Amino acid sequence: MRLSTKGRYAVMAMADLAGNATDAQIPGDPKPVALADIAARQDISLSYLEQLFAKLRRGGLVTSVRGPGGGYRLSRPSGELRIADIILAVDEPIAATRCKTGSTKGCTKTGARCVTHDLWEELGQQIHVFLSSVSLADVVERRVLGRAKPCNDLGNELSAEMAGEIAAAE
Amino acid sequence: MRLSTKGRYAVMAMADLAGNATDAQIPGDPKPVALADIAARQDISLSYLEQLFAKLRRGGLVTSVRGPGGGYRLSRPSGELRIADIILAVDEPIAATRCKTGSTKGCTKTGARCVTHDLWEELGQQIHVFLSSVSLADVVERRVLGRAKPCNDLGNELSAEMAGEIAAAE
DNA sequence: GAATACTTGACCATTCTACTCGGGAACTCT
DNA sequence: AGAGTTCCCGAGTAGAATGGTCAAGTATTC
Repeated sequence: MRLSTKGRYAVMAMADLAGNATDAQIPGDPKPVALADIAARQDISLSYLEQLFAKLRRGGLVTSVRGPGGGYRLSRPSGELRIADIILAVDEPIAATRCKTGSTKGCTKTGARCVTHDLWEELGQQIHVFLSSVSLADVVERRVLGRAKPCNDLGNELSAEMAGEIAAAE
Repeated sequence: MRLSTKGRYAVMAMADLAGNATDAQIPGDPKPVALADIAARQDISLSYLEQLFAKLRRGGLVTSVRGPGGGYRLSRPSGELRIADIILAVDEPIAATRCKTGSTKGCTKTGARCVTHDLWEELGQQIHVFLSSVSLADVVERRVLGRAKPCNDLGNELSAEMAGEIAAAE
């Protein structure tokens, strides 16, 4: 999973859309949100937003309405839209520097799987699981803080001293 | 926390160093590993490795020995070196596109904290906690797989159906 | 003192980001 | 009908970051 500012902008815009929709639950919601409004509120260039929303629309996350009074609407209620989906829609999955994505293709020149392969694979999983556990509604309602937990049910060598360091870091 | 290929290369090199050291536990270990060897094994350019190890040395993760037979040595046993430390040493913490890093400085033009601020903060924490729970020894001994767990002890709206989707994804 | 190996700094090609621009197509009003 | 509003799409682009190379050192050992 790629993590760039493009993805961040997309989530910002989607959060804005979710927060400023009159009521996304009703299918015949009469008021889509115009990109120009989002651009003004979030201070993102309109043309750039258009690019992002083109991808979001292709990804089935939003629907569009053209003409005066038109704009964008969430395809589903915000509680059902996961952050991971938004980021995957706009950030095409990068080939993670050797280690061909996904499969167990060789990453060293000898064709073997490199030592760190599992680590990046696992980190990607970790990020994906986290971002899949957060919905757009969670972000809008600011119910995100405090979710990061060590959660090592299998043997971790995190001593008490080290855990303290982590808490103090940054 | 930044996640670039630079960090990946650094972890690869450190794993190589840990795996090819005669015995890093003994203080007076007579055989440091030369960068040229690591470069050959990992297929990374020597000059690039030099840059990485300069930062790793400044970060106190490795010690260097000059002259013939010289090279680099882990500063501590590999079980005590966390992956997070390696990445932090080589990848200077980026300013996360508005949202000034760390503090609660305003990220919108009005100076308020943006809606998505908490999300990125929390994601950063999640990544940091994960990478801090993995030691260099874990990577070398390939004891990494299966650590990514949903771990949502507080209310998550992940339905059974969605959890299935996640498992199937990618 | 010669060989080895780390140290430093300048430099460079390529890629990515975050846009802009220009035109077009659908739609709704008057 | 036509004018204005909005989405749609493709090409282009300045600037920064990535991932390196190259050259000239300095320290250490044999």
